[in-house]
Amino acid sequence: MKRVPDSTVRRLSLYLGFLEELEESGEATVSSDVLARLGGTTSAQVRKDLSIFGSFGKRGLGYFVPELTTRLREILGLGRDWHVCIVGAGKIGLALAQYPGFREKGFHVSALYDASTAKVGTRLDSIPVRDVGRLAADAETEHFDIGVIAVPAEGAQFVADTMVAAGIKAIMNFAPVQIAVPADVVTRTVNMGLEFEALSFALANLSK
Amino acid sequence: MKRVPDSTVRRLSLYLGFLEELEESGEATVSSDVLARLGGTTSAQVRKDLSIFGSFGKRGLGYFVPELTTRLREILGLGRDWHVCIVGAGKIGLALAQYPGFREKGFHVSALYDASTAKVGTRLDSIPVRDVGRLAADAETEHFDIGVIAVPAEGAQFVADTMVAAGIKAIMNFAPVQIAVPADVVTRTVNMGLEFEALSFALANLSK
DNA sequence: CTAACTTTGTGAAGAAATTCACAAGCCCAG
DNA sequence: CTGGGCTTGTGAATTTCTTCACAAAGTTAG
Repeated sequence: MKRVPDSTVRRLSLYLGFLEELEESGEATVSSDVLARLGGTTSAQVRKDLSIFGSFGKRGLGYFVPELTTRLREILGLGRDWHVCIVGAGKIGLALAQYPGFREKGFHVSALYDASTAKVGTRLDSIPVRDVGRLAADAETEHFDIGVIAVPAEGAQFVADTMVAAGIKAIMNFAPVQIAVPADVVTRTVNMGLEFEALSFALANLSK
Repeated sequence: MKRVPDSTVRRLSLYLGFLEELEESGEATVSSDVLARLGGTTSAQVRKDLSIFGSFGKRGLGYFVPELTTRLREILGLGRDWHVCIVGAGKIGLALAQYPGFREKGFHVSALYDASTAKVGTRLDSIPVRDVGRLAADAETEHFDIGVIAVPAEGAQFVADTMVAAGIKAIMNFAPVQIAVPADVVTRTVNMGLEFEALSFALANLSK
């Protein structure tokens, strides 16, 4: 398939969000122009984004909301449940595990891992907290699609290596460091520090 | 000044992180090639990124670590303290207010705001929790550089409007919705759902 | 001091993403 | 059934970002 720009994937997610709202409010169709306004982009951009995957609209009318919603879910791989394991039962790890919107989207947290003996053995909303050393062994019986790294910077690469060894192909990294993985493993790093520094930059250069 | 791509700002933040580590480990100089390797980019990219702001290197040698560190901090506006107010004393708001790395970078949380009467009046590590209705009035006496939106989707636009009315020019939005603001206000939205959906997309299209 | 080597800074080339602009298709009113 | 009005889908133009490639400048060894 044609290469899909990362920016397009982000926008498709956005569009999907709007479509779900539109569906809720009973709209039957929506035009690229309306989606563009909601998403802060242009109608041509919306159409180009969608055209990568096919032509879903009807000229003179727009897109059928339920149909496009379904198609976008398919495209984004949201039709199914993804099994997620989280390493690091600290603030971020626990918040993620408990966040209801997360499960609603099909991301099912099947286990939490931590290195602290105090936390291991406890449970959080029926999710067991296990020793991180068991991750590789557990992965043999339980399948994990996505691994979340929610440990401090120092431990991130080690956790990533463990996940890779356990056969996990997609990693979401919340530690503020780059992690190295083989080419067939996808990673995304969410680094809040970077976001704030971008704001700082914007503020420092407002008038220039 | 020449327009600075968003991607460049992100990379500068990354480089700064590496430089801080290099400084700690006592490296005197660093080449664009080393920075590129650490940041997963190319040496030409590193040099282009820096060249927007001037020429800081020495041919045949590279960049002096302490000097480049200082320059990047200046460029990113990290030489000073930014006053931050957070609206929403829920999980995200509290986590952010307590995160030590945040203050170390110069982001000083001066107040938390919430709508719940149960939370208003309490304190968190000496940070007062106040009623959100007071934000505009407080902004007259206290100066806020950055406003953080850490409320559910429904309340986000209202909070943004309040912040804009209070004269805040930079907003970090953690609510999973787009917010509309005047052109002279900078916003960044951190939407974890989008990140996970991007992983989902990658997984669903791995072999294609 | 010289020659071989390293590394920057930057125009020019190339690639990628966005925007333009319009033919083609579909709806709807009369 | 016809004509005016919308809206899509998409090549082409444009803009933006990245990579190439090399002269210029500095370093280091002998």
